Amino acid sequence: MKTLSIKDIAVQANVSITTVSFIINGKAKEKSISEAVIEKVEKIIEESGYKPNQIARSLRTGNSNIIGLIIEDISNSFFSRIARLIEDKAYKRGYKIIYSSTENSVEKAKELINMFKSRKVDAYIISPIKGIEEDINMLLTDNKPVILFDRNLPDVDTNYVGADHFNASYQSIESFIKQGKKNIALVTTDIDVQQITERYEGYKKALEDNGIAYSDDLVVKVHFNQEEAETISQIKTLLESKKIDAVLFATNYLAISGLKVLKQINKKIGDDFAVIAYDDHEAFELHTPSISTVQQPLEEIAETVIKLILSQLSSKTKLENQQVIIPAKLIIRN
Amino acid sequence: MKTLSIKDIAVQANVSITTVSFIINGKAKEKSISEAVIEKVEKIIEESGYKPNQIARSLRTGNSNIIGLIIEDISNSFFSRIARLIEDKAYKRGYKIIYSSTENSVEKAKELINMFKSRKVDAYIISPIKGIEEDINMLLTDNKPVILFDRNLPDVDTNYVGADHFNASYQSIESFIKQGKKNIALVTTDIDVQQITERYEGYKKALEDNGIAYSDDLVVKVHFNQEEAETISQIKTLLESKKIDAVLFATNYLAISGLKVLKQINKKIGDDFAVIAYDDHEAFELHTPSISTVQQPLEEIAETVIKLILSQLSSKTKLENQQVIIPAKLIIRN
DNA sequence: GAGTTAACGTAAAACGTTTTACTAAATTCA
DNA sequence: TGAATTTAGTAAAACGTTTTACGTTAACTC
Repeated sequence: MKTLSIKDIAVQANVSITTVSFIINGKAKEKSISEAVIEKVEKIIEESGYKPNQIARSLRTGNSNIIGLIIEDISNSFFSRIARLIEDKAYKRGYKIIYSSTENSVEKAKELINMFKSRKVDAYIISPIKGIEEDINMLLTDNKPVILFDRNLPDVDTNYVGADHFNASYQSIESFIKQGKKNIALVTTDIDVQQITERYEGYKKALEDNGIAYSDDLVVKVHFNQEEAETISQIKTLLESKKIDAVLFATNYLAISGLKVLKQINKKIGDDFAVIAYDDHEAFELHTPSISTVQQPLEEIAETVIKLILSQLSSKTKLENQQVIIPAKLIIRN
Repeated sequence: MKTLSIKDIAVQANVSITTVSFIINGKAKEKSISEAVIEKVEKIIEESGYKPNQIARSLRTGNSNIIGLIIEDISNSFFSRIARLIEDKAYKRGYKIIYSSTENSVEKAKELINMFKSRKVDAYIISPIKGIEEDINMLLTDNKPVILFDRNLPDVDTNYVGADHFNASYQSIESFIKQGKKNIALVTTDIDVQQITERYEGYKKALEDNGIAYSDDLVVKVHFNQEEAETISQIKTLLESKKIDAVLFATNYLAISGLKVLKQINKKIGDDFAVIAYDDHEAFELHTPSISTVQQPLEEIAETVIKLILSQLSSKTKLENQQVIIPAKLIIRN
């Protein structure tokens, strides 16, 4: 069964292809097509189930109603939840999302950008990594809207939406200090992205402002792509060897590894040992005792990202770039 | 900066568009293009960074090197993990994935199929819901490869890959019985999809085979799209009112709600109360005590799905449909 | 040295739309 | 009434590829 084309509709309705096209695209009035013809054509379209070929459409118009979403890893719950929200909101506005994961590989990220480019996606939502600045700048000179989220790139002049990582981290540490903690550790990763460094800076600043000396010994930076076993052993070394009374985990998967360590070495969270995890996770509320956490405002981030995209897509002129920093929320559980 | 087209390359190389196209598509030898020309053209392509317009390509060839993935909800960790695996494997074979979530809505599922159709995706991977049988059958008459996974549709004659839900459920219940449990509850959902009914059937059969009477009182079917609060209250009613010594949760999110209930009512998992959750989740290993679980073979499912797709895409003739059932693994933790 | 074949390549149609520029008839205007 | 305008619609180019069918030469065969 050959799929229908606009031509088939035109022939059946005994009008020109142009007329059908105008009707499909809601330009019938403006192009003064008579009510009678409009109805006839619409009826035929309805009955035949004709759907325009989007590929042909894209080729002609140069756009696709598709937004490309590039994230680190869809199986990470932070990203999958935000992807779902973005997808949802975009969908309601008539846009579809194509997503792909970079796995923190510069090459894969570049390839993805190229793929999206040759598919003529209308706009890009990217949680970026260092090393793709040039590629992003090319998109910008192409006049494609680009929204970075979660992480910013200093050398790229575009829109950014993210949580206030510095303050969230700062407040977490302050809350430890208010509880009387003195030996506060940080477990973070060595990927060189802004949101991670901000969390680190917040940690340092909070210590400093409260007159506690910073010590390299209390900070573990696990290597990004390593096996979990390795991460666990690093964290174990930290927790076993030092007289630590509080730990901030800079990502949720680090916290999960950390909790596994605590279980192994049978160290209990309680009055003399506190934990906060960055990025919430279902496991944290359920844990006994419940784990305090920094919740990123997923809903607001998704909403802001989509709003920025849409305003750019609908505006003829280049809009001013925006940097939207949304406060994160420290949830103290116990 | 206008993006380059094949024509620009042809002009620069002083050859015809056809020649450039042959070279790009590796048909140069076959079409007897001289080595000198090949080299010249390739050099120009390399230096200019020219990338073929995939849209034009798709329009002409009718395919896209894109596989459509339709799942229930990307933010559910079962789906996001499998999506990641499928994406990965497809990517290595030169295919891209477009995914979208149906949220268990028949309309949205139909819309997605239509969208994918008008984007000319080469093949479909679908975790289906009842009500889209016809739409899928249309794809099949269009000769598009369709692989169902996780859930099967009895009225659709195509490929299916999934875990052995019946046996997994059966074994779970048997393991309870071996531990001496007598009052075994099942918490499941009311969506009418095969894998859920199979889990239910496995539960019933295991009881029967072991001479335990089935009782409707011990089965809770929560309504699919309801608020979690409602689910929690239903489960609470079950666990508080009955003398239950074991529970099988038919999905991981039900188990998570269940664990919240246990925490609330302060019921402990231990010698006289056992729990098994279907589909693993990070929270389960971490939980105190750890939660036993039925692990679906994600890796094998993803691999099988991709293999089936690729063999269909590369075969000229219609292949025999395959139903691949992969055993799930019961992980007893404590 | 005429006929074949191989080597090297190209022109042009086709994919299914959108959109620009146009026409013919009907209506309005002064 | 004749010119101007409006109404109702269309022909054809363009988007960037792939692919079919077709040229030229030059070399080979006998």
